[in-house]
Amino acid sequence: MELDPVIHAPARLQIVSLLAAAEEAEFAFVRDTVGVSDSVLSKHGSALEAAGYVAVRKGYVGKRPKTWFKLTNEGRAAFTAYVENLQRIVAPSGLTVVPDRHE
Amino acid sequence: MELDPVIHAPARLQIVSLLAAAEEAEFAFVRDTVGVSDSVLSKHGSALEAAGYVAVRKGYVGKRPKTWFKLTNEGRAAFTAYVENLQRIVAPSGLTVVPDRHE
DNA sequence: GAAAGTACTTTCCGCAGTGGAAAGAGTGTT
DNA sequence: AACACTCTTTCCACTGCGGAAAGTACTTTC
Repeated sequence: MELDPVIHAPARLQIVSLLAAAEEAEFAFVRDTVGVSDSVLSKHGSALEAAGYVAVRKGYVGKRPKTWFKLTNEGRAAFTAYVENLQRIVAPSGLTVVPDRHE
Repeated sequence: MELDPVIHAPARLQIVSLLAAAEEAEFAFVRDTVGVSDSVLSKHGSALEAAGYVAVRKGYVGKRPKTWFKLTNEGRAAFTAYVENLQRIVAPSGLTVVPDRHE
């Protein structure tokens, strides 16, 4: 019941969760949403890519270079497994949460 | 939306979850369940106590010294907040860490 | 066309955290 | 006296994390 350390680091957990919710996300969007510096996101992006969890796509918007991140299938599987492990750890506590009502 | 670092460390998350599920737990039981060495549990126990999250009770069973851990109210509140934060991070992906409570 | 800006990447640096082994401490047993 | 039990503390090595600053590769502005 290991908690994958690649995902467990708080910043990466947020990055991976974000990517799990979106199809693809821009570098700047992820950086600002997660609230880290350029260098930190760049490094985590590389770490996640090296782990095979995210694909990094580089392209242009007009003449400006842009980078997009996207979860790979492997990354999605790892995230799912991670969350399942979390559930197993936390579940015995009987905790429940009130879901957000998006009204 | 910070993930309390006192709880986030994998070993301590397991310890705190375990204690959230039980009234009180013995040192040896926690050590074996979580799968850490004596020294590691001792240190995490102290860390959690220093944070005000667990109460450490010492006593005897027969003539043998025993140590029990128990979540404090503060520890329970911190754990709840931690899980809610996790849920907020993970929820957009459509996965859940703990079941929803529909009130 | 030199300087400034954009969008990252890499290097540098320091610091904190983790875990196990080993040694220690207090008490009980033989 | 020697050993066992139940932790606690010290020691040590490793890793990881994060920001700042410098670097890269263009593009835009003046």
